[in-house]
Amino acid sequence: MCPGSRRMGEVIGADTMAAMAEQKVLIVEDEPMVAEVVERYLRRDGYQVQTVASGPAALDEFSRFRPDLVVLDLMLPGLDGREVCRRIRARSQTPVIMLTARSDEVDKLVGLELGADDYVTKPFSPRELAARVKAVLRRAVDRRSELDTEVLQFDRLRVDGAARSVEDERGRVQLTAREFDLLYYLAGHAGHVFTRNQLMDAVWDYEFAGDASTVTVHVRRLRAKIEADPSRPRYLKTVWGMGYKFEP
Amino acid sequence: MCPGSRRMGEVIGADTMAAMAEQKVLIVEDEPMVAEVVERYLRRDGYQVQTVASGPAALDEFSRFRPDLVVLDLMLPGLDGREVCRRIRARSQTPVIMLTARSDEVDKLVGLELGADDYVTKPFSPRELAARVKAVLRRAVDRRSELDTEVLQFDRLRVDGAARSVEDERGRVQLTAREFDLLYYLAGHAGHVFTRNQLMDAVWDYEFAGDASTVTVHVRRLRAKIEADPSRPRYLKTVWGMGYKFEP
DNA sequence: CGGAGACGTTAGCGTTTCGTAAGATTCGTA
DNA sequence: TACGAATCTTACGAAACGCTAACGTCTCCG
Repeated sequence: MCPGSRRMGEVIGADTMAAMAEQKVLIVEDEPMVAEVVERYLRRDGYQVQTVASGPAALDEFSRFRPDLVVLDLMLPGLDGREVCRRIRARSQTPVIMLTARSDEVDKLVGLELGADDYVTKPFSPRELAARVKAVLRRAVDRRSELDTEVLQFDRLRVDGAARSVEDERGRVQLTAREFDLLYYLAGHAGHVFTRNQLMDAVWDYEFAGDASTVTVHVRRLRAKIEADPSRPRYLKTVWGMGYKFEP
Repeated sequence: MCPGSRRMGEVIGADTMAAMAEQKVLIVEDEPMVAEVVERYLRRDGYQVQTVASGPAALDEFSRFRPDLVVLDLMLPGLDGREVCRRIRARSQTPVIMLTARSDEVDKLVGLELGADDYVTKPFSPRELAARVKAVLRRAVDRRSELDTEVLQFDRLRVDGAARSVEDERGRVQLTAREFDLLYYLAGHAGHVFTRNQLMDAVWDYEFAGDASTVTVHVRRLRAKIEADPSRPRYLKTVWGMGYKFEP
């Protein structure tokens, strides 16, 4: 199927991040139905979620909760969403996704002008919103990558999450985006055995519906690049009947 | 992970899928045209498909057919899709994909509230639905297997569920996937006696219909690997006339 | 517009693993 | 001890599994 658009420099899936440190999302939405569904959906994706129903409450909760991302309804009682966005932006870089009623293009533009990272028009599917949240957070993670990523080192193999670079006893190894993501995930959970499907969930896009053999091939390509003898891997071990693991 | 569960003489849809265990999908759709197209597509992808046209029939068939996933039309005669979803969820974790007519967002939201794993709006492309089915099933299967993974230790024997590795006083022991599953199960219920049939139910695929001597052979292979003196086992004890137990 | 690189897919091939059956051995009991 | 039943042991063919080397599509960039 369609492999899903992957931007260069993206780190790893939300599920992945959730395993490392739970990311926090603040929802600002006055319609209880919508708020509740979105909340549940994001929870299921592994985020820690907080919901408020008004502008002032949003600002309070923002200070207290320190979310990694804000989902913000444009139409709010008390304080307009625009204003909330502006104020959030005044004090932090935290990404904001705007919810706008009906595809009113003017609102869209204004929202962006305010510094929103993305916006979703009502009616929207929670699924789409979740995808946006994931994507925006990825980009945000990239931006302050030096804070959130780590450098993994095993023997002579060095995997630098911030620089997205890998080094070998023979020097720098050039990996593609997906190769890096895969290696970073495996190395970040060294010793743990994953099935191909689990790896697809962790490294590939949410909607990806491809075959598990895709993983096989990527592991092979990785081995070709980082293993001295790819047919007798030192790091990327096959676990027969299960999948793969990274041997520390 | 699935031994002899392939039924002879059965026509396998796509040769690609021939290697996979056949998964079951229940379609609940009252429009015959739609139902037929979806059915054909999913069959081609190697799924075993059952179709029903009403809510009550869906619940009956759900109990009988035990699908791995349900594709559920929101608009149904007799019993609303919402209610069907709710009842399915009340008794199992089986993933549900909702089909909603036209992007009626309220329905979407309500569908999610009910615990649907995904939904597709009509008109949809059968290919897309098939992709969603695949993706949802993948995640569902993973969730099941990723659950309880702990490290078990008895004397000098160490069984690590995450790494799927076993260590001995003599060092690392190399087990096959099935050997590990068997050991992990027995050790995880140390002291408890299981018949061969119980072990087959627990460790093998539920459709597996082989004879119990398979277990005997696997226990033997395990003993050969983890016991100092396989003929006088320290851990894997035979309980005459009953089966086996793991001695803590 | 054309070439390169990244990615997913596919098919063929070699290897590992598994289930089975059949004969040997051990156990419980008379 | 002797006998039947349960368990153990062994070997082998088939199936499952992973590896590999293509190929096709898409995107990016000159």
